Amino acid sequence: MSDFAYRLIAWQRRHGRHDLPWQGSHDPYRVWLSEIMLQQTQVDTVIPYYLRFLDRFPDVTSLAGAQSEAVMALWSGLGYYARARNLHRAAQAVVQLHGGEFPRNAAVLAELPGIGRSTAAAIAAFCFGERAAILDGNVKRVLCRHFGIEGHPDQPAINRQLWALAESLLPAHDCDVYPQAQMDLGATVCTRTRPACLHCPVAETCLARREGRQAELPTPRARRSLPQREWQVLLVRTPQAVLLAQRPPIGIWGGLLSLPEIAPGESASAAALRYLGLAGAQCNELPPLRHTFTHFQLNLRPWLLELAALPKQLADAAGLRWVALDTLADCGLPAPVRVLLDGLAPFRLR
DNA sequence: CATCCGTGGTG
DNA sequence: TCACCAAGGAT
Repeated sequence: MSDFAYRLIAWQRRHGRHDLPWQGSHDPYRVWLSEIMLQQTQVDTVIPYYLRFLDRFPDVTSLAGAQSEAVMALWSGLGYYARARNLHRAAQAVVQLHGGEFPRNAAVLAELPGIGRSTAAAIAAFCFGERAAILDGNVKRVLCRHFGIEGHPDQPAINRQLWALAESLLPAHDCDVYPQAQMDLGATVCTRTRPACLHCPVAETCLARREGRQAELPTPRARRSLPQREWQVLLVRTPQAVLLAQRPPIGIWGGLLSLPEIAPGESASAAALRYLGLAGAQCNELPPLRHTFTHFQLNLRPWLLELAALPKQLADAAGLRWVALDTLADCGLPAPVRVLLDGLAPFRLR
């Protein structure tokens, strides 16, 4: 009934983005990989990761057969590591349950791990022309402004309203262009701050613009102060290697390699005794690093223990592993751990 | 349904 | 320095 979608589609053809690395292909593997990487992550951040990943794993079969650690290493630094674990599992499901071919509709795509309603719709629309609604951050912002929707988009009632609205606005044709049009409009015109309303194809009917409320919509979420967490770690190294610990598969940094933790209330030397069987080890405190997550703030306090050579034995029960310094680039490490290891001065014995 | 899950850009 | 949040999904 409204020509909202067709205005966006016409705008997309002339002014949208057409040169992103994952565009120009209807290969569902490439589209899927880009959609997962782009979840909660901006285009400029994703591009180098996407190219590296595609180079290493060019198709779903190669990804399905990969080692989990290789997948995590390529994801290292992107965040939300459950995406990488689900990506790997989904690739294996595509090979084992679907004969190596991606399902060709959104409903079945959404059964794969890591693919929710919006991502399934995007893949189905881009690759197979399905008439399916997406609802990502861009679409939410555009709809809230254009239709003057009050309340934070993450509130369940608002979210339901937005999905219904998104469905009702779907075009009858060019279903593969429309999702891209929405994303491009949100990313380049209807931006969070200072939207370029003069270039907007639906400015005439936009409620927020008519009332000058672009800065008020969508309603910002209520802010709350971030909890603080202390995290002490042991940085044990020899001239050639550093001691890393595999993190459990679930929870923060799940599946990544990290540093052995010093338990709350435990001293660094006590941790060295526990992990390495070394009594009276001399540990030196390094400058703390602050790392901010969405939901808490981490105060990382590393303790350095330098050894001349690898100890004879090592308690391996906790998933501990010596990793050569020159192979750290191939490891899946949390961002602050990589910062810490990259910043270490060259080893020298005192 | 509320909470958890990363990182980097931006003002 | 700091608040805010981006191509969301799983539990």
